[in-house]
Amino acid sequence: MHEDIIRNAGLSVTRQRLEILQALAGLSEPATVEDIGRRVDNNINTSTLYRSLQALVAASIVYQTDFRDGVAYFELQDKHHHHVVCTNCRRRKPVSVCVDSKLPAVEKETGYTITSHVLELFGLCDDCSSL
Amino acid sequence: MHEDIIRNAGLSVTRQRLEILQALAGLSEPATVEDIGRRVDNNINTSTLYRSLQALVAASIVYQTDFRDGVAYFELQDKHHHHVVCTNCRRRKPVSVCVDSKLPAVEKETGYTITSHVLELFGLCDDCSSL
DNA sequence: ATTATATTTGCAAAAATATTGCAAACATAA
DNA sequence: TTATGTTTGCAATATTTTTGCAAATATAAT
Repeated sequence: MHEDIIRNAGLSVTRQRLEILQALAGLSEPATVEDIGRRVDNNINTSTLYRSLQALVAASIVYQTDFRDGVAYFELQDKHHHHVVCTNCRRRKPVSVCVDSKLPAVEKETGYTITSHVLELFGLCDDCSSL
Repeated sequence: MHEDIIRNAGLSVTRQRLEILQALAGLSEPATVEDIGRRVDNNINTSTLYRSLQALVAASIVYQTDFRDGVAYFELQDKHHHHVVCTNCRRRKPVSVCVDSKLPAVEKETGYTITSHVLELFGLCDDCSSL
């Protein structure tokens, strides 16, 4: 349950954090802070959204990604997946690649304990490449 | 030469674009728009920096990445590489992983022509994980 | 339960980052 | 050289994110 997930990360369990996780659980694609604010049951202040998401990302509960459009996107870490993004029409498609299998080697190489990653691919979709 | 690279992408060759590429060529790590503005020989307006970088990224001459800190980072596509970023102290280390070998399969799977990607890993460095 | 302590929230303000319209300057092609 | 299209600088503005602080809430201790 979300409550346990938050608690186990050493964070306080608040209405706001629960609602953020619930909103993300209802989505199958990454959402912006604005999206999340709109989908949450009761209002949550923007500062709180930013601060909570930051804490949840730091705790590896929420996954944060970037589509090169100047806004941060968020998704539940559990459901996270990657995309190809058309640099012309901006349409996205989920892809099955991931880098998880390579992480143990990188941990050895660097001494870091890796908890998350960002991976997105960019190019032209079939429609836009034929223009 | 940078001039040819710009021309071959179908873009006009301007002092500003040349200077941006030259500034990036002198670096071995991704730089922010602000960094680039500071390192350029003659002044370049901020709008121009943003617009030029956008064009150069679209042309796959410049690589754009994201360290989850709310700023875009840029590097020459040729020199681009990935990192592990410590979520505690923010120290970065280059890593040798890449996803290039997986791209042909993704192109087949999605119909997209992939020209670029973002890949960064996050976790705790050895210092911060022992706290 | 109650209280003490620590953490989180909302607010308002502001900082930081990025975008826009438009005329002048510049680059390219004829 | 000239005509055409592209890019730049400027000033204004929009968007995204962060901050300090008091009140509210959550957790831990009694």
